[in-house]
Amino acid sequence: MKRVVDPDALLLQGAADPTRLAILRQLAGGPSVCACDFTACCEVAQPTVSHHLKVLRESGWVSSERRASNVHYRLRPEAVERFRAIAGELAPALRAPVARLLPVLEPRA
Amino acid sequence: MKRVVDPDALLLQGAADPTRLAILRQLAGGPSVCACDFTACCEVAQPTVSHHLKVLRESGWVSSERRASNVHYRLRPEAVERFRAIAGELAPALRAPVARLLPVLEPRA
DNA sequence: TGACGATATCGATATTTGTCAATACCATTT
DNA sequence: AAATGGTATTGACAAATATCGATATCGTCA
Repeated sequence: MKRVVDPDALLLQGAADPTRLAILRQLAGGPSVCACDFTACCEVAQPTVSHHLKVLRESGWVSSERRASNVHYRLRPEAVERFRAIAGELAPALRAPVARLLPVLEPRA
Repeated sequence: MKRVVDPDALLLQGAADPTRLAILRQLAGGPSVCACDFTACCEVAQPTVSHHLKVLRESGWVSSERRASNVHYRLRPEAVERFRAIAGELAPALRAPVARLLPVLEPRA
């Protein structure tokens, strides 16, 4: 694959895998999740989970923190916010009704 | 890579490439774009653009239509909407303030 | 300090992916 | 019908990716 330089594409690539998406969803369920709980949710071996967590870390999706002998992961709000921003950029057609409701925002468009 | 079965992961995978993301953004700029205009925006050869358009078609992002001798592509609103829904699922913490501002939208949430 | 549970890294492998040249296909025009 | 311009497909190849077993690292506890 082509070396991803666009940071937005890197972010999307981080979420573009069924295992990683499942991890992200589990992370969205609470403030933080122990790494040991991901092995249960996904049908992959422990090294594979660890690998995906690394990918998520390097693409900016999660941050990790040691707590006792376990490592807890949490979603980075900036990543989620950026993700939503991308979604917003791709939805001009869906934004149109809003523009009709708030014409003052685009006086000469 | 593991065969993607999760349709959401497939959708994200469709957007997780710098060239395809650029194509999607260009599509968001207007109602439809001629395939011949993508070759200019991205630094890739014509067959590569065609390949990416096929990936976007198969992942549900775009629909195509022949108009005269050209093929015009347009964003599928369902895809954009699904994308935003995924973003919403991943942002429970960011949804909270909105819920506070518009309590009438979620009376019993 | 040694054993143990949890997590990360290494090494190897099969599969997927992005890319392009060559070529085929399709609609229009001459 | 032949030529032309735009688009898709084929075939091939290098690079990236997902996966796992084995092993290393790290914190904790006896």
